[in-house]
Amino acid sequence: MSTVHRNTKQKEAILRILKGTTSHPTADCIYEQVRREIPNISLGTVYRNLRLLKQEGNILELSLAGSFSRFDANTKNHYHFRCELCGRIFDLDEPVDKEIDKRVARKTGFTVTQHRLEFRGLCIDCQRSDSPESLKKYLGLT
Amino acid sequence: MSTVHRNTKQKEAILRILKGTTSHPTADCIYEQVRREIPNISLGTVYRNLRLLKQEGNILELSLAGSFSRFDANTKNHYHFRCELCGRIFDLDEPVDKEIDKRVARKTGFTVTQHRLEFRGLCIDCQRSDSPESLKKYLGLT
DNA sequence: TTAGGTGCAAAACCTTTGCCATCCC
DNA sequence: GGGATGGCAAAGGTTTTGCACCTAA
Repeated sequence: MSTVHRNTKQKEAILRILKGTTSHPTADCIYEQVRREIPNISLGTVYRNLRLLKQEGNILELSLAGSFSRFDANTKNHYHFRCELCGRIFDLDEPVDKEIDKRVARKTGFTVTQHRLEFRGLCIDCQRSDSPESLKKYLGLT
Repeated sequence: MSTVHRNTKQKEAILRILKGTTSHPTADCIYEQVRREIPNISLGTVYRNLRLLKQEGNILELSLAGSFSRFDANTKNHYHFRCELCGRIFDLDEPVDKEIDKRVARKTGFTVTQHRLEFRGLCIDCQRSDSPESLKKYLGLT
C-alpha cells in the first residue's frame, strides 16, 4: 500500500540544505542552492521532494493558510481553527493573550504588532466522516 | 500624499457580503456572491477592493498574501516571527503551550492536533531602515 | 473636472503534472 | 526487472496588471 521512498542525491541535498539553515527558504530559494551542486536539477524535482519530505515528517511547510487567500471582516483579534480534512476555517472564542506580544518584543528587540494563532485538526463533521477517500487524504496516503 | 478611497457599489457589496458571514470565503467565493447583485463585476475588481479594504483595516486576510510556501527542517513545534517589511521569518524560543490544544478541543469538540503561532511586526534591521520606499510599503501607502 | 475605480483580458506567479528516460532496491 | 524518481516543459490555479472607459467627489 504505502509507497517505498527512495533516497536520491537530489532529495538528500534538499534536506541537507534545509537542515543547514534557519532562514525558512522558499522552494525557489532552495532550488538556487541545490543547483550549485546538481546544476541540472529541475524546479519540479525540488517541489516533488519537498512534498515527500513533508509527508515523511522531515520538514514543515510554513503557512497559516492553504493555497488561496481567505478573508475575514472580523478585524478584532481572534483565533482560528482549520480543519485539515475539509479545509473549513472556524472562529474560536478563545481569549486573546495580549501579554505574549510584549514578552516576545522584550526578548527579541523586534517590534511586535500582532500575533496569529491557528489550531489544526479535525472538525466535528469530519470526525464522523467514514469516507475512505477522505481518510486516505487525511492520513496523507495519497 | 495618501490616496483618497472612494466608495463604490462594488466595494460596498464586497464588504457587506464579508460582514454577513463567518465562513472566511476566498476571493473567488466572494466573486460568485457579488455577481448575484452586480452580474458584470470582474474578478480583478474583487481582488482590488479586497486589497483596499485590507489597507483600510476593514478586513483581514488570513494568509500569506501573494506569498509562497516556506520550508523548515526544524520539525519540533516552535513559533515564528514574520517581519512585515522585509518578509524574513525568524524562529522564536518562546515555550510552546501544550495545554491550549486540549482547552480548545474541550470547548469545540474538534480534534486538535497542533497549533501554529506567528508574531508579526518589524525586525531589528527594518526598525533601523530609513528607506522612504520601505517605510511607504510598511505603512501601506503604496 | 479629474483622480480613482471598473471591466476585460492578458500576463505574472507559484506549483503541479505528463511524459519518458534514468536510477535504485 | 520494475517501480520510483528525475528532467523538461507545458498546464493549472490564483492573483496582478495594462488599458480604455466610467464615475464619485
